[in-house]
Amino acid sequence: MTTQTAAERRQEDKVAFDAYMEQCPTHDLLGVIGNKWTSMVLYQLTRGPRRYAELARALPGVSAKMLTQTLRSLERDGFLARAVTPSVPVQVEYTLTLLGERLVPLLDAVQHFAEHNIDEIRASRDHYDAASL
Amino acid sequence: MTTQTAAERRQEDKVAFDAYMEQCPTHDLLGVIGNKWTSMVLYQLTRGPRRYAELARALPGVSAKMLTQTLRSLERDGFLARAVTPSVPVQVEYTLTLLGERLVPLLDAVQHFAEHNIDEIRASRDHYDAASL
DNA sequence: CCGAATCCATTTTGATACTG
DNA sequence: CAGTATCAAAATGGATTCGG
Repeated sequence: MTTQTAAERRQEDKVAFDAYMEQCPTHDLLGVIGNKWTSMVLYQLTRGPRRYAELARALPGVSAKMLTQTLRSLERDGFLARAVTPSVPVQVEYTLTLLGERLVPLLDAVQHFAEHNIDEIRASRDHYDAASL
Repeated sequence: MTTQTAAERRQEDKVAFDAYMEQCPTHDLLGVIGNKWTSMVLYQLTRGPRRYAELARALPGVSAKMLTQTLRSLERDGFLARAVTPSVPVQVEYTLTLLGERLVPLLDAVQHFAEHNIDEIRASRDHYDAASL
């Protein structure tokens, strides 16, 4: 055990680093808000509580499956709350929690940066793509 | 053409919304920084220029393919610059551009939020998972 | 040293049909 | 209305091999 090859040591480093990354809060959060529909759903909820069908109408691109999955994930993380009214038919309303409200300014900051720098980014992409002909 | 079914209208809405999302700067940026290795590479570069092998050593979990892919993508977007010194063997150094430097405070904000709220998020997850037994 | 190219596994996303 | 179930497709990530 005291003798290990360089390959073995690298393998151990990799495993250790993977473990570190999985418990890294920043990486965790980026994984959440980086999902395709998360920011869209959150944005809708900043404008007030929404029912399932309202969200589906506001986001015509999302399938029922992905909408449900996104909502469940955000509920699990504590960003929104799900309230069921047992009428017929049932009503389900989604609302931002306090934690969800605290996330909004951060998403605003992302939006602000994006809108102020997208032209430069797109110009860079065009330049890069043009150079590789 | 003046007559269309509800299904046809929904399909058009979906296509239009997809197009809108693809050109949405915020969604674009989230797609970039949400990638698995982007934030890690960027973080390394905030501490100064780094060579390819230095990055690979600092990030033991990344494969050569993904490191190259991440670097190329960030270069294309204009967040970092790639400088080749034609020695033997060649040296390649990656440095943050001004645009890249401007992105750093935003990533710091993400990190700040993540570290201050991760306990609450994890508690919510534990509670959610415990409830679904 | 710094990759490119290829092939394969995993994850994510979506279309469709069905249910209380 | 508010989902679930199933299947298929697409994007992403990674291991391996090879080259200037």
